[in-house]
Amino acid sequence: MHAYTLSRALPSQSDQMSLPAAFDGTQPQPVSFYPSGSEIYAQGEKAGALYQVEFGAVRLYRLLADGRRQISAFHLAGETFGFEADATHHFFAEAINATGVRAVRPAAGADVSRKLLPLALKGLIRAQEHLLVLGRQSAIERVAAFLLDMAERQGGLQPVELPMSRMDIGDYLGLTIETVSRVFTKLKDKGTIRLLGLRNVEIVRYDTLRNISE
Amino acid sequence: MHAYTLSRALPSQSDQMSLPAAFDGTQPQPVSFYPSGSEIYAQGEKAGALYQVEFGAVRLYRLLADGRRQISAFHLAGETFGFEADATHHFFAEAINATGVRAVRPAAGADVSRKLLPLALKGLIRAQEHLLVLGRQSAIERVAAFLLDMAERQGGLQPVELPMSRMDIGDYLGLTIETVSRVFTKLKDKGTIRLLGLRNVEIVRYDTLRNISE
DNA sequence: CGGACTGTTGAACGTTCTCAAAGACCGTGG
DNA sequence: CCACGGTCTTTGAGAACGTTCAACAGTCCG
Repeated sequence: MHAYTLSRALPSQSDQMSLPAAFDGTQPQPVSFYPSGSEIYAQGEKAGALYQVEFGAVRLYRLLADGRRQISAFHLAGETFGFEADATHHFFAEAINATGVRAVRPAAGADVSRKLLPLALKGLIRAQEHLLVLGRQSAIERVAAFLLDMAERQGGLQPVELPMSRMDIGDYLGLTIETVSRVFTKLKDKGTIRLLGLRNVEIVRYDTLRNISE
Repeated sequence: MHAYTLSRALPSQSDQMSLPAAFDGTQPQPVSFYPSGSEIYAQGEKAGALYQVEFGAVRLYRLLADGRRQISAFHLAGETFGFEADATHHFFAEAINATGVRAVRPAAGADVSRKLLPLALKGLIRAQEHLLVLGRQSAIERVAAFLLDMAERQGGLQPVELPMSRMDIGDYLGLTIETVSRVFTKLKDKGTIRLLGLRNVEIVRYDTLRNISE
């Protein structure tokens, strides 16, 4: 059981960068920089914009009253987050590392739903698949599924980079940091993965990992 | 650990019923009847239509290779399900009881995304909130949250009707039927709820239940 | 080089699962 | 209407998995 103190850092804007906007019919926005651990938005805040990760990584999470945390999703470079069912944010969003985020504010009158729907549906499928992991899989199955997911999202490049801490992984997989650490060690000892650094993993045997994650 | 055999029943159509269609720009469809336990669609099938529950209840779920099941959502009368990110169903849908379902097939060229987006977003929020339950809550907290959710979806009317079996509840909450049963008994013994029948629960103390579910 | 934070490892505990058996409920047919 | 059979639910006892608590090790930055 653990509690979190939320640090709020005002993002700095760097108009230097000008990557293409995600949506047609949107007003171009500069990239905001968020230092490691800083809050992008909080639960209960007024929503309105979407956010596209330019570099770095973001965690979305909810808290229980006693401080237990569930990370519902990580978002890496290129991914979009921040859609809500109503005008309020239902989750916290924080930068995991030094992160650049571009706000995507739909132009008034633009048909945003046509662009937004595929993203929302993809998020829905992803969340529902994660339900299966949290509801029905063992610790080692969860970690294996997580590693495969991270590898896939990085295009299968080795080594796989884990931008987040063990605590983030635990709070995403519904495990404690100790259990996550033990499973990593076990997979390492079995020769399934190699730990190149705390946040760099080489997957030696993909098939073994796939079998573990079912 | 348990496996499921899927029974496929051809739905019978009753054109008698003609409740209003959910969406503008859709072709009106008759209500299809699905007997208890019958399959509405299967994982891997080609998707295309949406479904609105007219009466009865539906479960959406995924299976692991060894038969473990995770129900990602229940859908009661009036609710809509069946949206997918691509042209394929990623889940199974089954009638829990005798259930009437109306297919909602968008007319060609209709702007379905504008109508669909709110539903998808609501489903996303619901799934992500369920992640918190599965990832971070104890058995009694899960059951309490489930009962409150069912009560709310039925307008707070007493007694709360549970259309599904203990196994369905377990597979939704990531618990075994034995644990679900034990928690029900515990809540009954504490006087928080009253079990009027196997599938009828009276919530005696809402506040206690809310405190339990955090 | 030092200090704080993050991660790893160990031992004991607790919650939930598994296996087993008895009890309650329901639909069917007599 | 009641008896029967099958299914679902409840209850119990023991085992397993993951957590908790604690100490140590490693890593990152100053």
